[in-house]
Amino acid sequence: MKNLARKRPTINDVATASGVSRGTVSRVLNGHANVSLAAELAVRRAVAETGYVVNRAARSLKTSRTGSIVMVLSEPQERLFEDPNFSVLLRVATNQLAERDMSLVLMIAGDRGGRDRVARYLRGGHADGTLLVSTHAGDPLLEEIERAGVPAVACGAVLGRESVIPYATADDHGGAQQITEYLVGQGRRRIGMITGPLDTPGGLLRLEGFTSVLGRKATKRRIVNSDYTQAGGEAAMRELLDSVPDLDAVFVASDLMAAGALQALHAAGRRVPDDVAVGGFDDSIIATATRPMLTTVRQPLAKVAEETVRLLIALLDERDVEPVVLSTDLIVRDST
Amino acid sequence: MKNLARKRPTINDVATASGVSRGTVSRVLNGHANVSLAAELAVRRAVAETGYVVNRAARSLKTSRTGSIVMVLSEPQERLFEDPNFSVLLRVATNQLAERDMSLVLMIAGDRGGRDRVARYLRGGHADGTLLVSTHAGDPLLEEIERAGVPAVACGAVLGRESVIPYATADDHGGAQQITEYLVGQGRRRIGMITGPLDTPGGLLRLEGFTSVLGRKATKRRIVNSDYTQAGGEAAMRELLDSVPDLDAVFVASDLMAAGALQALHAAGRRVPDDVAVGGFDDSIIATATRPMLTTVRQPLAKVAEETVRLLIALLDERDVEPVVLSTDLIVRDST
DNA sequence: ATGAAAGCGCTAACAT
DNA sequence: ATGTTAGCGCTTTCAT
Repeated sequence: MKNLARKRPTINDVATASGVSRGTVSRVLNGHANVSLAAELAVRRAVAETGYVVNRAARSLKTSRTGSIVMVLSEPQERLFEDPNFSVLLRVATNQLAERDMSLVLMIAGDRGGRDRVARYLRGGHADGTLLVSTHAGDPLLEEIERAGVPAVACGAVLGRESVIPYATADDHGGAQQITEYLVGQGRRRIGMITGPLDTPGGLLRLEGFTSVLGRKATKRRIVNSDYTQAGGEAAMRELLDSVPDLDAVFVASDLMAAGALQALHAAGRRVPDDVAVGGFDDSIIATATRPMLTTVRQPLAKVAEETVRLLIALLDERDVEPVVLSTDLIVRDST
Repeated sequence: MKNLARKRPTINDVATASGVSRGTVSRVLNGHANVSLAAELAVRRAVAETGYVVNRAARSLKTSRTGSIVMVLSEPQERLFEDPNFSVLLRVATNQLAERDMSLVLMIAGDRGGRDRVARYLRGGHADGTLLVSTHAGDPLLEEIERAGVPAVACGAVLGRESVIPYATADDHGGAQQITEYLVGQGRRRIGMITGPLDTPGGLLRLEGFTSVLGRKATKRRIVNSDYTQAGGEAAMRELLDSVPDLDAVFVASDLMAAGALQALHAAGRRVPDDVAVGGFDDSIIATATRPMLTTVRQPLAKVAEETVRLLIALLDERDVEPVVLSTDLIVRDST
């Protein structure tokens, strides 16, 4: 009874065990037509008995399909990972792909080295598709991906490439309008905004949504750009209070930054929402950890991730795809 | 000039271009000895010129090594993904592996189906190693992994398997002692605790650290088990206030639960830290989003992840490994 | 130090 | 409907 760790069964073992040829086993495994019921049954039984699992390397060598897709993060690392939303993408994408028996490889292309690795990986044909997360318009990675000829979709639009790279996204513009209108409706008159980086869709589109509601009342002085971090939000809030002391509301483009803004307001002795109303964006886990809890815009992130994967799979199947924009919900809590 | 998307160069192309045989190219690529300088140079140049990238599937077919490792999440999905700490693991592990030109595949084994998929994946030989995250002692997955014969390490100890599965972890016990001693040193006398699930190391060991400091003063009434969620922390805090109304401090086993506890205390009209001091654990992104900001125990998570990967690589190289326990830091903020 | 050649496990084209 | 076979790109043994 030695040699317990016996060799992995191959398709040949299954063929022998089921009394048919390798070819037929393969046909059964891949769901091809033209297989008799008897053969199919025999094969299925043999697979179960032998504990056969397909060798993907061999399959891939033959078909040049890998069964895995890469999620590429092109964010300067920390920022994205600080973002609690990111986990949702990861979870949903993993599960969606798993259902199709595909696997998710994670790669970080934050710097030159990372980008090169991704490029080499793709050019090596190690993945069937690419799922871009928070990729910027000018990112050199985009060219590499194009050159590699691997289908790509983006979770959130890639600014400037909307017509080239299919994407699914929450309606940033609409969501920003929603909460801005709400603030106006509450009687707020001097409303400021803290934006994300303007080379990201969330940075740009939320700002545009904001200004589309306020028109000329959205003045430059009332708008401060920041960077999606809590510290950035805090600094931006201080700046805003400085330049617009009579501010009575602020729309902050992410919950994390809004948490920073709350700290700054508290430090400045402003009461929220009495003196200043604060609106966030994301409805992330942060939103209920602050005091007061944040009124915010909920992104249907799980759905966004789901749709992104759906797009990618459609692309792999060579079906036509259209961008998907999903609407957001206003979640009213205590900060407004 | 048609056919732009020309075929990927293979090792044969490199051989032709450099005027040596396939075998020699392979030897150069894999850093074997017995290669003349001239040959090496010629091959390197040909690789650069042709843009050759190794076909992993072919290599894997031959060597039965895959160059990828799986990170298996065996948490009932949401809980872990809610945890901002998790992102750190992912980032560090991805980068560490990338340096060795290995890639990280993410799999979720939260339910039966997920476990089966992981098992099949491993039995199929699709990964060289396994990186376990938040795996419980009784998890049937453990057997599957053992059966698959794939090396495994854990990020955080697997309770009950400490001697079988190598791990790297923060010093949960010591960290809990640190903050408990601190609370005592601040003159707090009636200290309660909200724990994580007791089948997790963080749940159990932090509780043990707590009781090791308080001795018999750590009574059952003052200890409430919870589940690492914010809502859970809030409920636990209410319970605690109910049964121990004169509580003057509470150690909460995670920042996220502590955020919930703060809400409950606020709702109950207790001032923090004046009436009740609150200590957290993790120093996650939540810790500075709350008001007051949390005094907490910082886990060197990046380091933990790094060490976990190091252990796994050592294991793959068939070197001996020892568990790694990394010490924590007390971060004093405003909640105590 | 290098070349030649076998073969890893699979799929798909071809033959029947 | 099924069997036979070539070959995907690589590593490695065996010769030399």
